[in-house]
Amino acid sequence: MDKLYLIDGSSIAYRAFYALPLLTHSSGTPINAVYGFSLMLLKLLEEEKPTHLLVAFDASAKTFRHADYEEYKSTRMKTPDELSGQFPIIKDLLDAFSIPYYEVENYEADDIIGTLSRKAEEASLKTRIVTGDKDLLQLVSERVEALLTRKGITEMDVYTVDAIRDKYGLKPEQIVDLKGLMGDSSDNIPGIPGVGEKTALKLLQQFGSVENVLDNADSISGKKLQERVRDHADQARLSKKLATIFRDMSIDIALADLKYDGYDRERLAKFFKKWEFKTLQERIMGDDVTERTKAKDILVDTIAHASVLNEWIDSASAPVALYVEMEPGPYVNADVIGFGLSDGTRHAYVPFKTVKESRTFQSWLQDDARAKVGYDIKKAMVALKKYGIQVNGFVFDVMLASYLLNPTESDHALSEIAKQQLQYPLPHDDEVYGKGAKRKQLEGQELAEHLARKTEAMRLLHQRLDEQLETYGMKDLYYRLELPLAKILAGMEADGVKVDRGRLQALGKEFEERLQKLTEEIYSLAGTEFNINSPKQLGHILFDKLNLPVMKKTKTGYSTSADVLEKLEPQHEIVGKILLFRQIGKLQSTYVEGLLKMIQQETGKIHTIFQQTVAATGRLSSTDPNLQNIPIRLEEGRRIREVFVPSESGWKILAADYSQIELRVLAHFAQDETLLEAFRENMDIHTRTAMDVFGVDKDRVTPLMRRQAKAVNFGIVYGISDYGLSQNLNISRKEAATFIERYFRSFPGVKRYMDDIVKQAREHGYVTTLLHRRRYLPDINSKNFNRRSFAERTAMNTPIQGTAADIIKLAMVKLAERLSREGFKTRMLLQVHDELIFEVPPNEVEALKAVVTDVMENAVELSVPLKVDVSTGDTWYDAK
DNA sequence: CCCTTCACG
DNA sequence: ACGTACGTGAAGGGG
Repeated sequence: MDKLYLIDGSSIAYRAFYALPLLTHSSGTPINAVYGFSLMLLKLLEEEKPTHLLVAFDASAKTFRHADYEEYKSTRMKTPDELSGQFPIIKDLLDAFSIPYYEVENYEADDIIGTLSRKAEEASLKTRIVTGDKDLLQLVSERVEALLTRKGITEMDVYTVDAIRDKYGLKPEQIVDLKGLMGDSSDNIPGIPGVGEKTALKLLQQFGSVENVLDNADSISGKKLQERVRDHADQARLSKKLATIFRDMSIDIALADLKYDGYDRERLAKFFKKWEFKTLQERIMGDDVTERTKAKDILVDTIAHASVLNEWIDSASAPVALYVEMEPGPYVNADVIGFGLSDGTRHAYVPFKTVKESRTFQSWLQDDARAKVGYDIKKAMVALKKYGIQVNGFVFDVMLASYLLNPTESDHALSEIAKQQLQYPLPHDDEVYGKGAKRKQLEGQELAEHLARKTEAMRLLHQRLDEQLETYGMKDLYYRLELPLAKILAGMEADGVKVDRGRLQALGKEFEERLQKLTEEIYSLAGTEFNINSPKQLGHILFDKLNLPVMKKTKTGYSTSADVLEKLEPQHEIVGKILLFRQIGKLQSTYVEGLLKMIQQETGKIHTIFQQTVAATGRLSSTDPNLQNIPIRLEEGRRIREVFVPSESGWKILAADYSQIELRVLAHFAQDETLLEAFRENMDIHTRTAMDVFGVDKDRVTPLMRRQAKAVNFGIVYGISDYGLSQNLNISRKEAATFIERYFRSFPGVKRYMDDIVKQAREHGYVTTLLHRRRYLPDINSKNFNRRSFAERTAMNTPIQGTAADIIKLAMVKLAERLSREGFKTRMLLQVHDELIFEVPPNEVEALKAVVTDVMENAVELSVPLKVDVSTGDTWYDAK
């Protein structure tokens, strides 16, 4: 919508001059009116956003009005020198703003404004007049409004037809009649002596105009007043004429000439600098300014004003690349510094301050229909949640795409992806920021340019990586699994898990006492004090001092690992104590102390980070802290789980885990009759394996046989080797080989599958999962036995582990959708590879059990059923 | 910064 | 003969 602003330059200059103290430039030149004028213009541009603009000035002391009335304005004091000297500077200011100004010999600014506003009305253009002079209210109409300075220079009131009626009870065109009757001492317009505002308004209420008042002088109440009106009839007519703005000048200006396209920041800043308007200079050029700099071949604007940002985002072409810059480290509480934006043609850096000021931008962020391309969108979403900002509409995450295309790559730094995919010269963050202690946050121009190149690269990568996902048949996996999952994980990370700090501290105290006692006992048995945590010192004590037999060595010396110590346990009392010290020490340092450090002070919660681009098989991992390896196998450690509690009183913890998901996946892939049957009949799989491997009836399976069968099953999933199995079961390699041979004789389908998958890997160079996740195995044809063997085991393991990961991820996406659709208050808290942990209000427990079981068991359809076990409790420990 | 150890699936 | 179980992350020691 076009809006014309006509500024009464002379009036505003006077206003500014008298409203502000007489500020001077260091040379002594008075500059206050220029300063006030500048303030008014900046505010006007920011708040009103004129599309067309003109400043009108009075041209000279003499005007056509003097021909009618020589005394016009004659009582007015001469313009003070301090002000008149500022007019040329104000015109320089307007030049710096690129705002046109206009003055015409013999006419006043009012007449120019009157003429142009009439033209604008005829062209149906909305007009606002900016002035300090009430006379101009006569120009107000349906399409013309006036902004009248109220106090100071930047506060203005809007006068519409309605506002004028409310205030004076007059139509705008009656303002001249008012002046005709009451006069105007400042312009030396006489009016009718003895008639002031009150009387004039009363007369106009009754008669409507000067002419009518004069014609009906007889009907005026009050003898004296009648007389005055009659005596000064001509003077009243003249006064009205003088007050009437001339709206029909021949002016050689088309409205199109008044189109305003904004100012050149540098030019205006130069002007402000020259006149020492430091704050104004900073306001437009300092850190809160749109500053254009150049990063290599691209230009980047630093947007510091919400209004500029609003326009930018309103006119952006989708999708917009969005990079959220924040402080390093675990990001749940990281401060956001700013945003990099790119829509393909324009690049912008937006300090977070500006983001917070712009509601338009925030609703853009929230709008699912406004497409955004991100890099590590989970991180961005979690970091912004802290500020109550929700981001929707991410249609692509460069990091996630890179991970799917190359899951074995450990580093998905944007610079690396850009370099490999595009040969795009983007410096690595470590290069730009420095590493570790040397790291420093970039600021200003440097940061803006770095982000501009990032967002530029992101947009280019969006195109390219999307094509590759298509080529490899991974679009569904990407758009329907990983991308939606990122948002779900963001929610889980942001929600966090409540921890009972007191309980954890109590456990810590208990462990501390036990460690103290064990330490003393160990020192006493060793006959000396040493660092039990140092494998080197411990090895020295055990193998040199106590002369225990050396079972295994490491690159650096004696091995003191648990499996070695377990074998030595009967030989010396100290060994058992060391094993226990290790066990308790691990609980103390990693779990008690480690977790305490991660509890957020205010909320008592822990917010892990789920790594979605780390595990080569497609699994998630968990860091800061790792909540996927909380102890369970030994009772002492398991008690750590007591400290994980619901975040709302009365709620429960619910755990749902897949039963034997990897072996079920194996049964599906291998199509082995025996295995398929075992799962279809819902048998205890390890017992069943023992029956087949050892050739005995169910009743004859001993606990040892079941334990060994279980180890064989694990071995199968890992890509079995006799050596590995022998180590695990502490048996000879030959015995292990016999187990494996018997297993494959019992499950020939599994044998065939393992041979096939390795063969496939050799032929294609990669293996895939159920949902087409892909892992390359470059070493599969290596001449190096080690590397080749490793690749072969990976070929056997990855489709199984990866498919299990696909399944639970898909279940998470489907679950989140269903819980939200059905209005559950339940929150998904954690994923631990084959199980999901929730906190749930008591009244939802039963319904959740049903929904979770349904969704998890039916996430995909395999040749065997998927089975889920659900349990609940007041803590994670109790949900067993 | 690497190594060893150990927690989980 | 080779010399390893698959996938992770954190802590502590020591150079």
